[in-house]
Amino acid sequence: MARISNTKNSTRKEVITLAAARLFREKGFSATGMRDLAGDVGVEAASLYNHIRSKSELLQEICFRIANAFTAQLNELETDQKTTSIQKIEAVVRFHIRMWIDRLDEVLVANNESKYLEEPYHATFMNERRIYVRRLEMIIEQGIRDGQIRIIEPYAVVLTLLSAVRGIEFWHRTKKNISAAQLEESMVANLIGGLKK
Amino acid sequence: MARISNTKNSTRKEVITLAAARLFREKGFSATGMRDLAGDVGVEAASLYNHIRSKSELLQEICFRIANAFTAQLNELETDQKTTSIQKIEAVVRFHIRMWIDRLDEVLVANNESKYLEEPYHATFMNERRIYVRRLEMIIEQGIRDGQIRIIEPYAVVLTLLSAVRGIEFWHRTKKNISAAQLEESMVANLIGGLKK
DNA sequence: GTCTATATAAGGATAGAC
DNA sequence: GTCTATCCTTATATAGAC
Repeated sequence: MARISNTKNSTRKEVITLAAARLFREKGFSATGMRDLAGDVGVEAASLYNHIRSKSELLQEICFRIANAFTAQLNELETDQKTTSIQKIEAVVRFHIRMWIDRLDEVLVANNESKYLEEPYHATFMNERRIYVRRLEMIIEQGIRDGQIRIIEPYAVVLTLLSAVRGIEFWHRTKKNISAAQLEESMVANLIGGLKK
Repeated sequence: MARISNTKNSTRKEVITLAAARLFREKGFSATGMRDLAGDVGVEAASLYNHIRSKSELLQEICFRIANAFTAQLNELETDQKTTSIQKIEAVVRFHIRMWIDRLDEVLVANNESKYLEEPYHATFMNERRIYVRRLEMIIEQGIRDGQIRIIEPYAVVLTLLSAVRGIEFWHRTKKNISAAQLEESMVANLIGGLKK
């Protein structure tokens, strides 16, 4: 099970961006100061501006990098004509789980702090999210038509699946009790197979 | 299906607290100014301090009111010895769904902004959450022992169930397409019964 | 590319008149 | 209980020396 990691080189800007992701996650975008960030990176606040344009730019970088990762995986998945709807949904859920496990800081920022994006970035981000949800809905609809998925509201299913994996945020604090693999299998079992024996 | 509403009288402080919940939800705790809040309530910022002690106190009020609501429901549920584990879990999930539908502002603040609680309130809040999760785990464990629930990691199940309902946040923006009742039934069906036909 | 110093704005909260 | 005026701190970002 390959860990999903950042493919970018460790440029100065990249170091700053990942430090920002961590701080934005822990303290929130608004409560994170450029002095906090500079301290973590090891420079004075003013020096940051030789590498980035603004605090907002860092948020944009983080949010769209994550949005693109999810969209790219879905694109790749949909080129495969042989998988069934259930298999596609399961693949999407597993990808989300791994992203929440491997890239928690960035994923949480994209989820919780994207509201601080300036226009037009915020509108673009929300629109991309809407389209992504719609594409997943269509996979569910296809599965219902094929008789593979029970008759259920596709929109509600997508909301449920995408939100369910957010529980991983809390798992990160108590990793010892259960492994990443166990977590993934249990979540998939619950979401695809239900609880009843 | 009774709507879950606030039982408190509409005192001045209550009006301020609910306005704060809405602002904290929309803009985040840190980005919400006392001048914003005062504007929504219809007074000057300084006047707020005749009713509240601080901005932090408002956050405490919101977070613990919600925590208490969830704990109270679970207490009530556990006094009933006749219900099965599956029925108890379903009742908890339905209660969460209705809280997310009926009291979105407060529930979102308790989820996303509780990290801004000052000590010792933050520690207390997190501890109460931990205990609540543990109590739900025990219901799952009982269901597994009874052969009613499939063999699955109880902790992962609880994280999944509690997070899944957070999708309701997005439903609030597009209510028209699907009713609250439909949403509730689809979510319960997915979480308890799974997706496969 | 990093620093010190600073401009400019906004934050929470208080004092004291009415 | 509400107001105006203000204290004090902190915020993002820039200017200009090195």
